[in-house]
Amino acid sequence: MADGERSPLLSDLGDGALGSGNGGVSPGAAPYGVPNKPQSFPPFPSPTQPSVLLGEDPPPYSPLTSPESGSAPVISCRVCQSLISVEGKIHQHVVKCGVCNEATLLHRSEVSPEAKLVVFFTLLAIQHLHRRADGWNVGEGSDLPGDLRLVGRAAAPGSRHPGSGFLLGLHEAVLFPDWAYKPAWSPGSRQVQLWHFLLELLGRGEGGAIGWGGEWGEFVIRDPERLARLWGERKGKPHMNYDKLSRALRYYYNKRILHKTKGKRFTYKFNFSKLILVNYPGHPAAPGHQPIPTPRALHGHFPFISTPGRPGAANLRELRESALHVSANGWPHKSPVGWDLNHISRSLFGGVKQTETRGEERRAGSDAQMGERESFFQPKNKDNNIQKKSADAPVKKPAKSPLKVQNGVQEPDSPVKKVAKRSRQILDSDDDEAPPAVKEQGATKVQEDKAEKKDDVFKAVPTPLSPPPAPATPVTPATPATPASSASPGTPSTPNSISPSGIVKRKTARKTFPKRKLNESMSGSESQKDEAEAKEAQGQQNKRPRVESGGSSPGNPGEPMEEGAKEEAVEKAVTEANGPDEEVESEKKEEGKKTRDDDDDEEEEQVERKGSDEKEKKSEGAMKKNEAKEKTDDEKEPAAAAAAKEEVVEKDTREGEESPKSQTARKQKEAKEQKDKEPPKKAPISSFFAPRKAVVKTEKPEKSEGEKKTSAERKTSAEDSKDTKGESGQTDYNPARPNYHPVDHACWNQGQKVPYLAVARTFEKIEEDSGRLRNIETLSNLFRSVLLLSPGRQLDKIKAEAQEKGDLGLVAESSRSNQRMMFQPASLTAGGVFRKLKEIAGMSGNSAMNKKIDIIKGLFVACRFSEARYIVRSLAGKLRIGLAEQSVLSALSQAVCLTPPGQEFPPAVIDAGKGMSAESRRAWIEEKSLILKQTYCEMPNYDVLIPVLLKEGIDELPNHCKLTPDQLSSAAEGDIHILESGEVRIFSRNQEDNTTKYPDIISRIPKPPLTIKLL
DNA sequence: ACCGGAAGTG
DNA sequence: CACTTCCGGT
Repeated sequence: MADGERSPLLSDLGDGALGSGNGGVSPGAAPYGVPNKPQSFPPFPSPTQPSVLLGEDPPPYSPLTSPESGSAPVISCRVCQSLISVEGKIHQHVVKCGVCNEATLLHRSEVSPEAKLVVFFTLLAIQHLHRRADGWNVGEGSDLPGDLRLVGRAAAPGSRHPGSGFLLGLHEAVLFPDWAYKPAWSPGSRQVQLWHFLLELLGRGEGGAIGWGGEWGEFVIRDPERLARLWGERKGKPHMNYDKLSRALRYYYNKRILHKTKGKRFTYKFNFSKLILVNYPGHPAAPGHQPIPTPRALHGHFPFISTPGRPGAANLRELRESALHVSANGWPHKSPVGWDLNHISRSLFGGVKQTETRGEERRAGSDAQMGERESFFQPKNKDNNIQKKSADAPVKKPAKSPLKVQNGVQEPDSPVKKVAKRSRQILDSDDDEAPPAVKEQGATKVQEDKAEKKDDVFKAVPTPLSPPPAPATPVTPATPATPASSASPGTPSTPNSISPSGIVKRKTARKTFPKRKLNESMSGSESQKDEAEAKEAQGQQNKRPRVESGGSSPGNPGEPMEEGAKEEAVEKAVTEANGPDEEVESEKKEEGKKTRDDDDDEEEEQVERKGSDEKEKKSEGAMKKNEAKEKTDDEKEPAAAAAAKEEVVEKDTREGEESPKSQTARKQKEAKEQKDKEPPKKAPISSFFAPRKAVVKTEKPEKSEGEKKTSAERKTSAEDSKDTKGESGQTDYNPARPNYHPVDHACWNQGQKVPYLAVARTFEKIEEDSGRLRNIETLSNLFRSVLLLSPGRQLDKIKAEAQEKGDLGLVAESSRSNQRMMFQPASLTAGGVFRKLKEIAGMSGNSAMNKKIDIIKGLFVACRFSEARYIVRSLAGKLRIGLAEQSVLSALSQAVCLTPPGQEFPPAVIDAGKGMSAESRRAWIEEKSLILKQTYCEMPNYDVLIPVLLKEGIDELPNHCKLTPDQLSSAAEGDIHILESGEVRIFSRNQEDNTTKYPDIISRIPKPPLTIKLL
């Protein structure tokens, strides 16, 4: 079978081209003269995996029969070679041969031919990039999946098999197994996929119809009609034409398999990293490991080029490892949203890692990996930044060639579209990074122009970034450059071609950046100082360099990217995550546009721009201010962050001059601070910010101070302060404080939306404290604030959030209500988060996963502090804050009791239980909460419950929320346990003790010990 | 050209 | 699902 074919071919290769095999590239040696880590270059002859060796190539159990099928339905017996169907057994490690009863390993079959092909092509691409003068081989010893072989300049194209030569544009040809070219797909197997077909043609050097372009993975359709014809033939679609084919190609955009090369007609570009990840099912599961749940589950980004060391083999190995990883700890959990977190984590943590950092969820362990990924992504981010910049500044230069950039920017009209595009861009960026060298100079320039602004904006934007993770990836800058440069020769004509200059630029950029990063990571004061110094050194133009660096970071592993990413992230977050919430809109409104409604979930680009511009201005203004006032301050990052920092510094060092506002604010804040800190706050704060982080210093002072300030500002100047709504102040929010005042102690103003951070903070508090009663109190405090400050239907959202189940569906239609707030912080609001979550939950279809990821990304990116943690948990369906439904109900009822809903704003009743004694108060609350709980049992739907609760009051609840038999069945499902003692307990499905809620049931329970399944 | 929505197909 | 078909829009 295939073996027969393959074997000869392979052996040929091995003998001939591969003869040198490993020898071609000495394992330890750095092929490019680049000092790389030995590890990156895996020892070729891997003792542990002899199966990889050439000779063994046709492993008995490798996917045979149908190379074209995704997962081989059949394998041949290791012993007797007879075919064994593995249908439905792919998760097994072995299958038993029906003929000889021998067991045959199944593992390798997990790697589909397509996957191999993709791997192969990826390697080619890598080779293309990293090619050396003398070429190098990835031979038998390499970590290729068994029968894969990559040979540098092997036999001439078409030597043995017509289609076995792969022209890279230079003189090198590569041979690979025939299955890669499978001309016709077996009947029963899956249909050919377009990208595969294209690859096939490309590999074959299909005369004229299609050919590789200059850039990495880029190809040009030279004869669209012919290509269409061929495709149509293959697919049995006689009416195929380029229009349709191109539509199919366009569908690949969302999958990130392809991109359009802008400006070049009929030119597209493969994203091999995506391809590989999507199609590489994973490493043969280690014994004991469960196979990846979803065969095609590996979305994510694989840092091919990020590795400083040897490209091919090392990367491949990495890839495998990563794949393995996934399969190994692949979380089987399915989130309520209907997808498993693997996807998210992979795509998100790769690209949005910064978010995580920011979110303070960083773990030491993941850092290393992250770092790599980060570097990988850097280039992309850049792109994004660029894009954004261009977007931000509607004005000028169209990004020269940034493919995607333009995509995103182009259409200013339909809001929806824009959003989609945007998200896509972002995503793309992640993916695109793969071709690291690709950055355009034009783009860089643009960046330069706008980078500054962006920076400002970015900083101005609310979220003070937590110090970036250690420069895990700032590794050897030289490495990337080398490959890139080498690669460039192949792509001279293309405008986008990886110009060496681009690389250079990056390099420089890096230089600048590292400092920054370091600084950031360093403790606040120190970092600030450093930064200041750096800036000073650079003079006022420092911005420029900075920009440049930021823009041209591809080569550099992490920093620029991070920055860029952050910026981008922030922006995106702001726009995307919040946009829907109208936060951005609110800004707009400020300017006079009042027509906007919540309908505009999808913010318009204009809005975005506007917002960003505004921010920019603001930030700039702030910056200037700072500079003028204090030199120390100037060093800081521009914008809001700067402001925050400034304050910090001031506080720390001196009480300098500040803007009147800030002064007052600060003072008040200080006063407040003291107050707050005295009892419980201080300790908590530290814990909040860095509950599990290593880097606390910077964050703490910065954030806390900044926040405080802002909050103070807010409070003092309350309504009037539209501009800087101190989002950072929210970090301060402490719903657990004693004597919580729902208005004064809230972190948002009346009429504003509930910032998600408040929710997150509440969760945080609750998580910190194990005391149930205290937790209930805390949660109820949040509710009270919501009740008073943010009428509408936000409460249920929060409530739903608080639910252990995290059932997003509960929130349902709730988010569509009044959104009349004028000024909102550009940060996540509870409503916004919920809307997003809901969106995710309700999403389905073609590119649903991608869209979901987009959304999550947006969310994450906008996350501040602990927000990310809870968003993740919400996604996962488990908040794990030690607060279950019952407690939520208690808190809700308590909140409603203490702070009756439906009051005018200056609320008359803030604490209805004020006069009561602690005892009676508690009894009273408990009584009420029982009502709620009981009602909830009958009507476990917050969408129904909450409105009634708000409207009619808790006492009326039972009268308005009747249960129907239908509901009963679903609502009250549970177990009744009768203990031997005769005690009866009733448990809900969640194993919560609902005993008290069913006195009637209990009274009817007979004696015998048993467990009855209730309806 | 190119984009992307909507609906249909096997 | 992975397109195919059609199409309105830029």
